[in-house]
Amino acid sequence: MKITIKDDFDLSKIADSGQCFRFNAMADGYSATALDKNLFIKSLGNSEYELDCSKDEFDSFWRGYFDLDLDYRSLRKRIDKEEDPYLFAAAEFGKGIRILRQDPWEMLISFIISQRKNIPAIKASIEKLCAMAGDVIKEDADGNVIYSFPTPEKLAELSLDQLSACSLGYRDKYVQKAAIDVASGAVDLKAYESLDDEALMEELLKLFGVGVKVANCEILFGYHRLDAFPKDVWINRVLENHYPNGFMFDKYAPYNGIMQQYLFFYSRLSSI
DNA sequence: AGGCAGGTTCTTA
DNA sequence: TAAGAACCTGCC
Repeated sequence: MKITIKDDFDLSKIADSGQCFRFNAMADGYSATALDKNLFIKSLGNSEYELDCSKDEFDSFWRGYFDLDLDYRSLRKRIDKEEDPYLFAAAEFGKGIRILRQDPWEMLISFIISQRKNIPAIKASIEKLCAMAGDVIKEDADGNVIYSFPTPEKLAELSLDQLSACSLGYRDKYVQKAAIDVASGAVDLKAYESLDDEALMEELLKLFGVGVKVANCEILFGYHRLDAFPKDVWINRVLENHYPNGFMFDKYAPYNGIMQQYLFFYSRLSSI
């Protein structure tokens, strides 16, 4: 089907934004995989996009996934060029990034794996996990098999050796514990949706292998709470170098997470 | 060859 | 409570 998107929307920036690990340039478009769904999407120019899904699937899933009901352009307008020149430049540079609505389970495992790894290494580990414990969804445009993200039950069945074979390193035991606890129901990620921000953070920090940074990524990308502001080495560098008097969290609330994405993307790719 | 990559846990004082 | 070390692995 074909859609028109008038708001900020840039597939290449989203793919490169570091929030998603199964969103890749493929043939003349992009392949996005979320849990057991895969979408091939390509730009036709003129704000038009071709998607290989039905209208029903788009309305029930992908529209939400791309967060198309939120007006990013108007949020960007909140940034004052004189008052906050660095963020203004970052937002211009990162215009088109959106915060995807991704699944809490998939994000939890993905960001546990992310610690002390670079993005290509994170992606490689996740793909190995999916091939080992996921189901075949389909073949992509390049003839590669696309696997679903493993369910908690499937992942919980893997041995430590099998997990280790996915290049998880010392994180293998974190992933295994999370899978076992979610599969058993000891940790109920769905129920966490009803918690307030503070209680949600508290619960996530109880998980083995989850510290403040990973918990914030889970809150922002897995629970789509757009005020969460994960601080990694890149963001800390930005705050140190460009915000000696502090970042204006009050001004941008409750959308600090979107601003974080602009800062992150800008600091990584512009090398300033 | 040694250091580091989107951190967290464990140990020690 | 707060630093410092240790941790898998792959890639400069």
